[in-house]
Amino acid sequence: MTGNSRFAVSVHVLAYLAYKTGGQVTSAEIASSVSTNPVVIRRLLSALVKARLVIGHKGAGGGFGLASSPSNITLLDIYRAVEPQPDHGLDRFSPNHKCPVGARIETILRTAFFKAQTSMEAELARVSLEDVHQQLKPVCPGKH
Amino acid sequence: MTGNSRFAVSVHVLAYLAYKTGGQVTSAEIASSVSTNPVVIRRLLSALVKARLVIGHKGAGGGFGLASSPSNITLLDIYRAVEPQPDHGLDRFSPNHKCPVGARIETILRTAFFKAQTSMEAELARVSLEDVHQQLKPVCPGKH
DNA sequence: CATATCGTAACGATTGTAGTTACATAATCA
DNA sequence: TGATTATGTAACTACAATCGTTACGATATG
Repeated sequence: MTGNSRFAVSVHVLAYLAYKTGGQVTSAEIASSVSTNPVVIRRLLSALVKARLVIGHKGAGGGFGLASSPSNITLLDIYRAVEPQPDHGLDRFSPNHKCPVGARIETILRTAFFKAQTSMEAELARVSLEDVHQQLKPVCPGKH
Repeated sequence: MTGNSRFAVSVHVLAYLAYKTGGQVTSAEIASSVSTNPVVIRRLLSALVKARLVIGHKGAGGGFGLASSPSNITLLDIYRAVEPQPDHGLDRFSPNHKCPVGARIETILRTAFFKAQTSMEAELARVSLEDVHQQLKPVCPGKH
């Protein structure tokens, strides 16, 4: 399985929480919107709680809610909360250091990948959860 | 297995070809520099040939060489030649369209991912194989 | 024709993801 | 207090992708 859907699903989850402001939202309700199993949602929410983007409450009447205003949460915050460190294949890559090219290429690649990654993350940081929420609104005047 | 090392290895391969200008270079020789199996290298080279970055010759005395000058090849060219279309998990993602959030989130995500991807690719396009070659040189005055 | 080399199919081992079941833990409320 | 509701997380399975490897046909050279 290459690539995962954790980031996409997490944005969906947070967008849902932004959409359903006020009360607690259960993992089952979110799972229904995402079309998946509640455990999958709770696993992601576990990471989002650790990253302080979400607050969870156990027990009857429990559920989840945003930890801060949607305008204070960016896609980059979500990305970093749920995506493993991007390695671009570099940790699976151990060239022959006896070869001049093999000895140097790793550092060169690391630098190039870092710049590309940074550029991508800057773009994610430009979009807030509030932006996503706004794009959701026009077409969804009603409630779920 | 998440992520692949195709791009990293491919840059190494092309850097090696840039380094060994002149004659034909065999997949076995490249594999030795990368520390892998010649078939793995030939599989990548197959994609690089299709993308017109490399020219291959069969038979005795055969091998591979760059199809154009290193300054005419960017990391983005290599990236596009060997990486599958990035989906960011979106094709594994089919939310509940009966939910207002589920109905709209896909388009929103697609737009955001496209911008992030474009930004990353622009950064890759800024680096040429000649740049990589230059970074290789100072430390490697000798031959392999 | 003998040799060197590519091109590619096929297979297995490894790994990560997602879905599912199960159950302990914790909070609410009658 | 005890029933109920919900989270937290471990464990297991199914599945897909990558990589290394073997094998072998096709092709070019001399």
